[in-house]
Amino acid sequence: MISDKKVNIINAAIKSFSHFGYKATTMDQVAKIAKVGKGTIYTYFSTKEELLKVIIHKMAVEMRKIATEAVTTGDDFVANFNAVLHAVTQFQEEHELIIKLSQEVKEIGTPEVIEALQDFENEICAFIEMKINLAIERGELKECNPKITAFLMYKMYINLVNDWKERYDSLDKDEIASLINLYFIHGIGSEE
Amino acid sequence: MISDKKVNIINAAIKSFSHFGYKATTMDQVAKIAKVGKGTIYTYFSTKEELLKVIIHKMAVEMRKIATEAVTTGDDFVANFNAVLHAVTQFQEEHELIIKLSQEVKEIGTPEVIEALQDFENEICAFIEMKINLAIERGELKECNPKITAFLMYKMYINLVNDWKERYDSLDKDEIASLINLYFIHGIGSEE
DNA sequence: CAATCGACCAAAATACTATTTTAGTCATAT
DNA sequence: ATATGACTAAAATAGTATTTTGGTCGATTG
Repeated sequence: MISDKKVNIINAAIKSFSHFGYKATTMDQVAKIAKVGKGTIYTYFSTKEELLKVIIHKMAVEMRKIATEAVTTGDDFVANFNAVLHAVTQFQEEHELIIKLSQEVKEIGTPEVIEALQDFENEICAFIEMKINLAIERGELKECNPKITAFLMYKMYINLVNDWKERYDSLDKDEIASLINLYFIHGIGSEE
Repeated sequence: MISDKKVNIINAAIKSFSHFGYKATTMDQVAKIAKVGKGTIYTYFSTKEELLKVIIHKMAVEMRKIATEAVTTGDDFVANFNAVLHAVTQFQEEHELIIKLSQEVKEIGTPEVIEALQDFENEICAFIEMKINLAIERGELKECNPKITAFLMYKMYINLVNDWKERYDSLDKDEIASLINLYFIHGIGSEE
């Protein structure tokens, strides 16, 4: 059974990281929000960095869970791909933390945060890669390098969610899903 | 006729920016490489930033020229798309400057460089957008939002050239061209 | 006299120091 | 046995002195 205090600490840290970023969050702050003594945090997490990594990892696990649940056995890759995209784009709060941390990386380049987000990317890409491999075996996708494909899918998602909105208006969830579907699965070459 | 000295200054600046980056390049340095007095630079360019912008703009113009020349009238979008990609990926020296400046943005975020690279991206994307529009009119591409499509094509290229190599081995020019062709034009959904 | 130059200057960047903040510890309290 | 918060060493920040550098302009030259 997971300690009540540990859960409080994690939630407090998520709240503070999302709000102020990693660097600007102090352990005193986290202790205060979690309503525990600062020392207590260190009985569960050895460093501030570990606290961040645990949170990011939990987030990746949860995304994987959400994605896995969105998959309908029997449906093909494309249908499931859209279902997963739709499910994943729902989780606004999870996204807030990731977006805040991404901003921090861009603005001040905190090394611990760079590493944590890299881990997150790797976990997500590994999951996509696995699904792509299965789909290729089943003949639902063309032969292609699964690692590169997973990487580009993830990046296209990020490009659409984070980078496009900096230039023009931000796109809504369904638009993003349908764009990835158009470009990635079907391609824009006219069929003959 | 363009002054000899102006050309020297531009070439000196390209060399120094590529080698040391924008911030670490001093105007004394540029003057020395160009073998002109520092004051002379200011008869051609009002500020260091303008010097950078002129160089970046020239580069965008040259890329557009290269791309335009690679296009064979009569060939369809896909064939020309590959020809352009191939031609563009040849220009190693031009790329070195852009890559160095991109690194500088990631590492120290020099505002003038952020802006200059943004301008470059906009010019390149505007060109791609125009070509996409033509191709859609001719029925060589499916209906799609040309601005988003151009943006994503450019980004995928950057993802492959810059970001992939940070994680794994860097890809060679032909690989990159064929990957973009695969994902973008054909898609990886299995044809039925 | 038109173009070039480089010593010069104000402003910005950097190095250095003093001060404050904070991650992490540990003796004490519950 | 656990939790705590005062404590400390190290890191971050603020403040200051020094150096560097973008940009000017009067002197120079062809």
